[in-house]
Amino acid sequence: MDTRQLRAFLAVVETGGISAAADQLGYAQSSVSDQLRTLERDLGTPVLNRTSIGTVPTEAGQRLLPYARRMLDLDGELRRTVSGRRPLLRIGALQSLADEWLPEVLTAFDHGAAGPETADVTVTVTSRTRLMEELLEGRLDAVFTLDSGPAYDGPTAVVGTDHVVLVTAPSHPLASVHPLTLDDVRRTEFMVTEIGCIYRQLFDECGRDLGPSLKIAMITGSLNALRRLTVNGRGAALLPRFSVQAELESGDLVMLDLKEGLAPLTIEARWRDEIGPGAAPLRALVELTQKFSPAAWAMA
Amino acid sequence: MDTRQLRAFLAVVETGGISAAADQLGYAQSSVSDQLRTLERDLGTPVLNRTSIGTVPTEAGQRLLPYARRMLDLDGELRRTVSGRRPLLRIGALQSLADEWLPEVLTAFDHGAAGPETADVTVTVTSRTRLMEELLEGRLDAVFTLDSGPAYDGPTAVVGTDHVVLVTAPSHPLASVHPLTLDDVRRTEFMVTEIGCIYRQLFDECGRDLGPSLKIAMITGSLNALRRLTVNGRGAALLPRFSVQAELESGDLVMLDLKEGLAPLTIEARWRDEIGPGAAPLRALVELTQKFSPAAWAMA
DNA sequence: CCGCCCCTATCGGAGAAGCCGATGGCAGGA
DNA sequence: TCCTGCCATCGGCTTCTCCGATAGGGGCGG
Repeated sequence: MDTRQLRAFLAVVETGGISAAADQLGYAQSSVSDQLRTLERDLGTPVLNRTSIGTVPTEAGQRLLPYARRMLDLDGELRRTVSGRRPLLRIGALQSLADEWLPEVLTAFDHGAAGPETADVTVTVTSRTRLMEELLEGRLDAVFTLDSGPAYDGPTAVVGTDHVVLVTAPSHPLASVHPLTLDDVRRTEFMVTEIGCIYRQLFDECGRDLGPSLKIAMITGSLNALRRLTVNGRGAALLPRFSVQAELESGDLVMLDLKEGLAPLTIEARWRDEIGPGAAPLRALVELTQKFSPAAWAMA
Repeated sequence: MDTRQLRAFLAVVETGGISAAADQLGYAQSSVSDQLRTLERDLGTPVLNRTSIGTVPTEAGQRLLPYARRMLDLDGELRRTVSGRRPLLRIGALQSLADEWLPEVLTAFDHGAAGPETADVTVTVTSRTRLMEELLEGRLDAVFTLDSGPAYDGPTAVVGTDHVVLVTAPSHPLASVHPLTLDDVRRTEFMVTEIGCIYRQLFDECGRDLGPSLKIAMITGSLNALRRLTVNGRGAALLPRFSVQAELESGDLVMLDLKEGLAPLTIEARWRDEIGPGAAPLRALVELTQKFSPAAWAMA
């Protein structure tokens, strides 16, 4: 068993063909073909179904897939550890958390706030669905998301709590209405992100609480666009408080004093519980994050 | 990176020398020397300090050690999974649990009592200290011990509860004393296992509860010896009830009706929380064990 | 229906690596 | 001092690895 063979197998599965994999890896096509033959001889079973238009993993190949990834992961971690470098933590987070909350945590972590444990950290920003996938497949060590998503039967911790706020630019008509009623809100035009986005889900859930069918004026692609449009007075938005903390402090946005129940939020950490040199710093990081709960942070 | 190299490295560390490792692996000494040179070239750093009387891992080698074991573990699990065999669960338990309790659980597990999840199971019997070591080093997937031992920050579940009982042969003088008082017990000569054994710890704890300094008449090497000696009327013993269940039922031993508090016991499961094909059957097995709590079992 | 194209397997050869037995250096103990 | 046990190195043989070239096979358009 050789990491080259596993790398070749992975490349073939990812590119969908032996020739493409050979290109990607810098081998001749025949070499990759040889490597796969060796691998299959070693395992005693074919792992790829070859066709004239490409290759598809067999059932055995699908079973091999996660192990191949794990082995290569382990190989990388091994080299890092043996050479004496700090362990690597692969963190994933939603855009908003990566923008507004993680930087402070990671800076503190880097300055030793989590104790003697240190690590190099990479941050991957993507959707919650993909975050969970990457965590399950072992390409991330920990992810930070909002609320509870689909089942994950690994370690989970609530990092902090926050809540949804209703914000507009100070110049927006709604900003000068006191006191604000639910009817005012229902007449307001909202801006939202696309369906599938976690912030859109938040909006929809709030909409159910605030009454039927809030008016949607505009659909934007990203949270950043949504925030900028709101600052420019183009409408109202329902967002997690921590994601507009900076704008609230600078006065670019105002928080409307709607007393009715706006959904509470939790920031959750999920991580792999693995034994290894990264385990201690990972736990230290998760514990540290809990000191950076947006609630605590907003008070400071 | 090649599993042969890792195997060679492990063998060298375990045997303490390259020549011995070559013997063990069936290679020539020069071949193992070559393999290590290749490994060190690949890793970019020496992993062994060679001396004229043997070999000792360098600091880098010590860091490599757990990874080498993990990689080889993973290699084995990979082959098992790819070839479509059932996953392998490596269970560890104390002698008494392996004798009196695990067999029933594993038989039920094998008969599908834990649902559709099945697995091949190996059972390793050793001391609690070693069980915990092997669990931490990834050579066991789950261990069953009595009470809580040293810290283990992985998943833990209480599998069942039991209690310590005072037993003698029916012919023993104490068996005919009714009612039994603490003074009677303190005058009795006990048989115990060696210091360090979990059953000796139980005895010592009970001794603290029952009063100062119970009389120790004989120290035996194993739980089985202790039990046989007790059956033969050589003295009294304090033991977990489940470990003498069979003798109590057959009448070879009698349980003395001491009303005072004899320490309650818990059987605990600790396991590795890893993602993989063995995870589901492992959880199923742990859940199944909880249905085989000795308390429930004794009632049946 | 035929040729074309893209895919993969196979072949032969050159180079590298693996393995072995033999040899030599080194250190500790009799 | 010699002897013994350890490891590294060397030369050889074998095996593996990789490559370029070639061959086979199935879709697809003409």
